[in-house]
Amino acid sequence: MQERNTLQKRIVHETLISLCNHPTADEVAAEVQSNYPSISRATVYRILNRLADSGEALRIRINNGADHFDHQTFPHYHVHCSSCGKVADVTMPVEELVEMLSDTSGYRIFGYSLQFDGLCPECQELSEAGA
Amino acid sequence: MQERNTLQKRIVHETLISLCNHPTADEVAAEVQSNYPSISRATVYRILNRLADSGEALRIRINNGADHFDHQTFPHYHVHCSSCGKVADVTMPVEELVEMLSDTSGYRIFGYSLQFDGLCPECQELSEAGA
DNA sequence: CTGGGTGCAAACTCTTTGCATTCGG
DNA sequence: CCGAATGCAAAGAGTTTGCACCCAG
Repeated sequence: MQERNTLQKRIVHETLISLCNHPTADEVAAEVQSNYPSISRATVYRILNRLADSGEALRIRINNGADHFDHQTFPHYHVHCSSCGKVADVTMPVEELVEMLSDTSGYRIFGYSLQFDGLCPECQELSEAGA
Repeated sequence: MQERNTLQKRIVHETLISLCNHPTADEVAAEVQSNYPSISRATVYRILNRLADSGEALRIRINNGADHFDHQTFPHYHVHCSSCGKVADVTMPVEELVEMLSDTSGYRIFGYSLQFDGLCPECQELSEAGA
């Protein structure tokens, strides 16, 4: 069936966009509820998951605690402060980046981790066979 | 105080190494307990966290579900199958990598995410002031 | 109308923690 | 000895889910 265009979905998406600092699902829910107390936390989680699945938002997993969401969908990276937990955007290409990042951002970089997402050969076969 | 060299720690570390496919903490615990039923799950979690903190292991956060651990500590990346959840290693440098990865591994890559970890300027000041 | 979306509350998963006990150095 | 590490069980954080109701198309 078609995906519906509900008020809740619009509000959650707009709230995600307004909270530009990579909020957690919980932070989005809190902000949504401060303006629309009747919208339930479960709905916010459901909508954020749908946004992430459909590519309208990014889910960022930090090495500790809850998932963060990012309304920016173009390819970019993130710097995470292991002390205060702050997450900031990075748009430069990789590799020498660590050094540049240290110089320009003032962050002291300990390390980084890269994760690719895709389908392994076996699962591609399965999905092709099934479809 | 000194960190002690307990039997449990050795067993957990060895088990992590033997499970070469990026097991979750839970999988490590299950494997440990199948050989040493008296070792508690909490201890396995505590030891894995210590290993990750001290740099003797890596914690990998996948976009869904539990944390995975990797006994390989040299810098490398990971390919994650969004269908079966399998995690594989990648040791080439980044960027054109996505293309090479598609060609050589047979994975169909949807995207990737890079995360840097470090201390933001504010937290560096705080820790310098405190120390 | 109809079934996708919602609200609520309970359930669930993964992980951490308090406390008494054990044991490595 | 002594306190770091353990085992247990209970709590905690974050997230998902079953079900009845509601409303967008």
